[in-house]
Amino acid sequence: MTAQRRLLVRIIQDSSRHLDVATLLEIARKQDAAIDRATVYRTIALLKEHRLIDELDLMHIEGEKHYYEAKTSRDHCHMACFRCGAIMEYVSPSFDRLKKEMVQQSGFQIRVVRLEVGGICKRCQENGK
Amino acid sequence: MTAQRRLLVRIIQDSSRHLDVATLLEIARKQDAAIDRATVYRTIALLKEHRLIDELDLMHIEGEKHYYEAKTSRDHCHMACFRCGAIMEYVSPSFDRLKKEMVQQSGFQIRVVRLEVGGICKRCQENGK
DNA sequence: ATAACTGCAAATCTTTTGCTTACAG
DNA sequence: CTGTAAGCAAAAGATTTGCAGTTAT
Repeated sequence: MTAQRRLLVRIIQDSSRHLDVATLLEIARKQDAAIDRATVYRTIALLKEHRLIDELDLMHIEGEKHYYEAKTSRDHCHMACFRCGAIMEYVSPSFDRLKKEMVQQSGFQIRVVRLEVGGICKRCQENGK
Repeated sequence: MTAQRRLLVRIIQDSSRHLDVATLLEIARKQDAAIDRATVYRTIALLKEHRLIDELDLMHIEGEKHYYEAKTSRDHCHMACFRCGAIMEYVSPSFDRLKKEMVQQSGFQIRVVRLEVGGICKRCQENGK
């Protein structure tokens, strides 16, 4: 793995936010001004293949771009607030159970799971009254 | 509602497949050759707002485009096979339960839910041996 | 040497927008 | 009349690709 790729991986892993390509590129350029958009895309493709990162759509809350996060030990759901744009994560044993059930009942071999929810977060509901 | 919009709605409702915009346009043009891509997009935006259709990504199995389906009474999950491209639907009480749990625990008001899975379908696993 | 990686620019694909004309309430 | 819808063409946004030069094995 090259230095540029290591840099990109590190940024994704260290970030608490979900990064889109433009943001990832911007951050990376602070440490390596020469890094190119194409390299970012190519690295992401690799990381996806190796299942080191997950790709998110986040209900396309802000254009059609994708967001990325380092794979965690536990799959989780993303809830995107259409009003304030906040992204919340949700982990639950029920989600794990559902996945297991899907595999058992359909024989499908799961490689990626994406559960995304769009709506209005609690705060916005209260503020919007 | 105009005739063109009714036509588009009818096509989406009657289709057993999940339609992308290009396909939807192609089908619509057989009945109204003048219909424009922009009209399709504008109609889809309306139908989404009114929650008459759901937008799917289907793990971007074939480019970045979206797919659409008429909303059914029951939310369901889509499983996309990376090998043969098949899309399978999966309905389960566990899914309903998970949604309810999410609402209760987070106070989030859900407007759209999308559970998509990518992997290898049973048939392809067997054929691929 | 050989194969993989990179930057750059151009191409592609999908979706959105501005503007003018046409239609519906 | 007045507002909404439609067609057209151009723009915008995100991602991919070809190619020539570079680096790593």
